[in-house]
Amino acid sequence: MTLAGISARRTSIGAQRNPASEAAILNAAAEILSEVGIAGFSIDAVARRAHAGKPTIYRWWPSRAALLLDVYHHQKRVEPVPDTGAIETDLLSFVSSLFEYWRDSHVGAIFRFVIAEAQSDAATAEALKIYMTERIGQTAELVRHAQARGDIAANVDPEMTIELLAGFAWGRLLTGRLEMEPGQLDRLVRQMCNGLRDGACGDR
Amino acid sequence: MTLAGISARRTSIGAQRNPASEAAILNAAAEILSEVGIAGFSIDAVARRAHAGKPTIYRWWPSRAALLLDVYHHQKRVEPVPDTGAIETDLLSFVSSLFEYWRDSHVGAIFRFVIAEAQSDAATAEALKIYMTERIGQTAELVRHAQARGDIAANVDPEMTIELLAGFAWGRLLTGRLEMEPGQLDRLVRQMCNGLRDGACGDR
Amino acid sequence: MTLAGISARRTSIGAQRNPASEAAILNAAAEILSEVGIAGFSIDAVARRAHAGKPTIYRWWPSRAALLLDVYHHQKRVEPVPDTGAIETDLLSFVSSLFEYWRDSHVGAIFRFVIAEAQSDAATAEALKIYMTERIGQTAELVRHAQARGDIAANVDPEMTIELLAGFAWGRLLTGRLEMEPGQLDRLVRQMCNGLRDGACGDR
Amino acid sequence: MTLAGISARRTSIGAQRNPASEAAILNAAAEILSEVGIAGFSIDAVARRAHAGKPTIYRWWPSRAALLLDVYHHQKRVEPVPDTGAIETDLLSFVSSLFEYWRDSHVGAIFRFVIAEAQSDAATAEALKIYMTERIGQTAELVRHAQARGDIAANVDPEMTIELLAGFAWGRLLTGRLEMEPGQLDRLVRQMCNGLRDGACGDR
DNA sequence: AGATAAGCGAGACGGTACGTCACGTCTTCAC
DNA sequence: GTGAAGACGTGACGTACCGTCTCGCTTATCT
Repeated sequence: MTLAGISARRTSIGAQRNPASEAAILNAAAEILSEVGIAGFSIDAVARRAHAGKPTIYRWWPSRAALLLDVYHHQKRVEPVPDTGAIETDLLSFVSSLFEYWRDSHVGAIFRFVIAEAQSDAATAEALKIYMTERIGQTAELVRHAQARGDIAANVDPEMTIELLAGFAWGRLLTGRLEMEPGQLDRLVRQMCNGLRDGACGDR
Repeated sequence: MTLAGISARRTSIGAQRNPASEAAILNAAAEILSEVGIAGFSIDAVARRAHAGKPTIYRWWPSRAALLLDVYHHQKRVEPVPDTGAIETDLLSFVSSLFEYWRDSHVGAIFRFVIAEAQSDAATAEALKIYMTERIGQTAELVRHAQARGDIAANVDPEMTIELLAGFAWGRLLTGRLEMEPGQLDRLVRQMCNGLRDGACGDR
Repeated sequence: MTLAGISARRTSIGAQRNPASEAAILNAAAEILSEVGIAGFSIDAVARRAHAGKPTIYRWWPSRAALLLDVYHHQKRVEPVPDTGAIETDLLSFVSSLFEYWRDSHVGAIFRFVIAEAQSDAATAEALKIYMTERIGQTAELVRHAQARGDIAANVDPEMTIELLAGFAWGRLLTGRLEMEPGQLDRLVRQMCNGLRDGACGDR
Repeated sequence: MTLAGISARRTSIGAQRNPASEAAILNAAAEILSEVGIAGFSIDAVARRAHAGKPTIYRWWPSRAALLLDVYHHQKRVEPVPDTGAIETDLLSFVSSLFEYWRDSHVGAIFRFVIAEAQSDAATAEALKIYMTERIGQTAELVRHAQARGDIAANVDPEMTIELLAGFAWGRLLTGRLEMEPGQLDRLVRQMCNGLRDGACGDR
């Protein structure tokens, strides 16, 4: 079902941004991304589908990448930092809900396109860098809690720990390998916690 | 210095691929990538710079992505799997030489573009997936050696271990954060080996 | 003198056809035809010379042939049907002014190209057919006037009479033989009027 | 049925022109013209269909136009100059057999393309001019015979008379109007013979 | 209340790149 | 040396989008 192509003609509501137009544009953009992918995501296509003028789009989003990022931000849900009381389950909860989220919503696909766009568009690159840093900083809280509990060593770098796990997830997203055998993520997380030498990492 | 725009006119050398043209095209493509980036990387631009015809390019490379991948393959150096006798130094050698390589050559930039292209082009996606799987499989040998030595636990998953590290590197590459403080990679690798709980990971 | 390459940048004047662009394109097309001929007449060349975008040309002229016909229509002058009171002088006036017009303007050359194009392009063929039928119908008025005056027989077919003369002119145009000795056209017309048997056709 | 694409590989028969290749090329060219028309008539297409190398074609025919003319010459039949004893029936025989010939064989279509090609190719133009002059000169013999018989006036220009009729035929060929009502050609010829003033031209 | 200002849709504009086709030339290799 | 084969550089084809523009309009806000 499409909400973008509302037949009623939208027009100016005075010297201010028309929320109906904004919504129509974001809807159209999201629909195109989920139906056709990034290849069909052009300003022309969005304007056509949203029954919007191209200048209206360029007025509010300076570039294709800006619109893409905005679509991403409207779609994404803020994932709460897990706090189960144990570092293993916290990390597992984080990474498995990330996989599940990317797999089951369109957000994973959009995020791929944002990453791709960031490789050639400086503004997107900057936005992505900031977003990623923030997100890692938030999630690293999980590690700091564990350190505060005395659960893990104090000299562990919380950000690096999260980034290791997040990087793994990015790699899987970008190569289309989000499907994993059950228990695989679990083993990976326990391996991270216990280290490679600890024989206890694989059995329970 | 440009090698692509050799003034001598290249022509057919019979019913066979002209290596001079192939070289000129790959050179031109690599130059454009390093000078302008992926945004300026068009078949038209490559043909212009290489003094080659567009049909010549399309004859041998079916798409922009195929040419991009070929440029990447011609540029990259085959990194030997390190074998220092200790898992920490092997892993560190692997990841730090990867960072250094990406940082100091144009290959990192090209690889970014390949990853970006793979997000919208199915053929590139498939090629990237295969490449990554192979590369991880090769490097995982390092982990298997350590297991054979009895250095690390037998139930450690070699591929996952490498993928964890490689994913971290991808994340850094894709967000333009290849510069790292000295010792940071070292600490990360020791943390992986010893686990989060082991207080020995941060000091030496 | 070239009018096509006006340096001032033309741009959109709203959601409507820009007459300046149209004029520049038609000028450029006519110039190319008269300077280089049909061989150099490409949409690319016209766009280049007119400083216009190719899509602008294709927006208004669906094909090379359509543009060609439009150039022809803009160049040609509407020849009034002669009415001197005598059939001989009327016919002579018609055919000699046709020869003169084709010889002294670029229109003859353009018309040759239109005819050539019509042999392989259906749209041009249809347009040419319609144009020729109309033009013959108009000029045939000359014959009908003579019939009304009782100057010539009532059972003469006006259209066929004009078509006979026009076909002769086409043949000369298409074989580059528009130059004729003085009096030759005159003799031809009198021969048509008086018939082959009448000895009076050749002397005066 | 195609004769052009003979599967047996033709090869050199020494330092001389291979007649099998020549025939295959002419066949292929004629087939393409009759099946697709001039638009699909390219050296590439002919070479493909004839299983011939492009250089083989260029070796023997310097241009597309030359090949076209050669095809035409191989296809056309030499029409004998009619001699029925009366100028009306001679002229009618000439023009009606011309119409019939163009209508019922592929030669009319090929001739259209030759005329079209002659508008942009100088060599074809020259060849066409010579051919037309010769052909008209031959056919004018018909008029000279009538003059020798005392059938028509001595000051009638034989070539112009034929050219008038031939030009009419060209016009019909080039505008795709070879179909005529019965009796129409007959009336036209009688009108030419008797002149416009003679009321006897239309009835018999 | 009327003027002003800005947003709206629409779509044309000059461009650039796309991927394909044909051009006419060239070289190789089999015969 | 002729033949098929096919690659070569060139350049036109017709299409899609780019980002900018002007248009005619609608409506809120400010005199």
